[in-house]
Amino acid sequence: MGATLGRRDRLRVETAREIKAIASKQLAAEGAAAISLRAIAREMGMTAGAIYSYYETRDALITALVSDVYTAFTDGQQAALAALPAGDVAQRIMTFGETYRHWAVSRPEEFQLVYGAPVPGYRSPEGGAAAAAEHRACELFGDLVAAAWSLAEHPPVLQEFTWADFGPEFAGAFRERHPELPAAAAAVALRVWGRMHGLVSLEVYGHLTPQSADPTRLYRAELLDLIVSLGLTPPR
Amino acid sequence: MGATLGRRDRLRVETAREIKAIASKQLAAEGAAAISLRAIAREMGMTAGAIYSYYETRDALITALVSDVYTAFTDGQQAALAALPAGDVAQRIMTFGETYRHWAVSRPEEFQLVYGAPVPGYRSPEGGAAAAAEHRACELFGDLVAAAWSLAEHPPVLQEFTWADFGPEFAGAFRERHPELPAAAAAVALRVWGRMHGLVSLEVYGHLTPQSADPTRLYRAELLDLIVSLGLTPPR
DNA sequence: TGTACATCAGTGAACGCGCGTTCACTGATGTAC
DNA sequence: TGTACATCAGTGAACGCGCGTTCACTGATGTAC
Repeated sequence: MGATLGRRDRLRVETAREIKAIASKQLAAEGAAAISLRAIAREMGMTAGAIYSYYETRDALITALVSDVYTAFTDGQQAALAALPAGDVAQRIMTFGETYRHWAVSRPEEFQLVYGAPVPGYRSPEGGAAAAAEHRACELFGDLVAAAWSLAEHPPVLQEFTWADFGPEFAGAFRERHPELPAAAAAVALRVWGRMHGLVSLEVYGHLTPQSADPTRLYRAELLDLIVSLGLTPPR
Repeated sequence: MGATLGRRDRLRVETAREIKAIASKQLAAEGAAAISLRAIAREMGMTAGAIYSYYETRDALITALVSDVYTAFTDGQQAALAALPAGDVAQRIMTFGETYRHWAVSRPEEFQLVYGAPVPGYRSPEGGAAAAAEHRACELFGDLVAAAWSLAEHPPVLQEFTWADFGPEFAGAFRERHPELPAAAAAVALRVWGRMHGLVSLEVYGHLTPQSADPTRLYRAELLDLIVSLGLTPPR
């Protein structure tokens, strides 16, 4: 590792990156369904077949793209949160939500690639870089909700949860990271994710625009209500 | 109207219906992207060109399908609500949510057709039957939230709303139907829609299954919390 | 009831398009002596 | 520094696929007298 790459190897890496960059441009311009090896090759002035020395298959390229999108998203979230005091959990949740929406609205095709219908004919592989990148995003979010849970008073329980209500992998990861929290906290984490996702998903797919003239304000109201229902004091 | 149709006309109507039914079957089996005029014709033992005496274009067929999906969804909701006492608003909201999820989970392709990415290359027309069907679903839901608003005590306002925050068409329809309600109630309606949509959307697109072993229970918890935050007493 | 005509559902072939993937090959770039 | 060889990125052509849409036509079904 860290071995200096020869000229050839550097070009190889560079070309692979360029292929992915053009795919990403196509994604942004026309949506995931429009990503095509032939179109990429055309734009690069190459033959379609040449792509196959860089990516084994079209699906492999898309998987790489998904992984990148997750990573960029999580990096953005981390940067946004880093600017805030660690103790102000309400503000951090607010910011997380607003960053989530901003990302989705400004890059709807990326959002759809990751959270929407997969590309026609595309099956996402188990494990691998994409799964790892998703896991990292999930952890960041879990930490946030866990912090909220630890701070807040909890309302009377309306629905019981045990660890058996969750997938073993998720439950394991969550418990290892937050050993002091009960299963109900995991349920809250997933629910909060759902709440942040709902309006954003409607908006991205065009179901909010005719109704709401100011989705930012609407979403802010939802986040404030969410924070209150977590037992926290809303910021400002 | 009501004129008896000749044999030919009845066959025409029947064939048009069959085309749509096969399209619907393809939708359910392979997703919206797989709906193809040629495949439909093949299955009917017809030539691809023959479809064009029934639907002007592939998009017209899909529009008809969207309209049908909305109508079936709303009919199902109305039937489910009709079985409940009109006064038990909390229970009605609960049922609406559970019917929403059940529909989405049991017919994910229909859900995606309507609430997800449109078919590649498909542009939904303004107005028309599909828009009317969507409007009807929206009204049913609006009535429910309006009833909840009228019954409940409201928490301190964290975010102000005026009618200018909404699209003129939506605001107009909502105010005409519920003249006594403020703009904040319209905001709540959209937010509640978002809340019902969030977890369901995650689940349909496969982002909940690895984490939650029991999405029904999780969703129920979300609905109970939603009802509480509307200021209503949860059922049971 | 029978004939002449009009309607029109469905045919079959074509147009032009784009796609992913494979494979024998060329020719420039690198390496070893 | 110069020659002989190996590597390997990229070519070009093909395979086989499916799609939406158009159009001149056939032949059965209906209608009018």
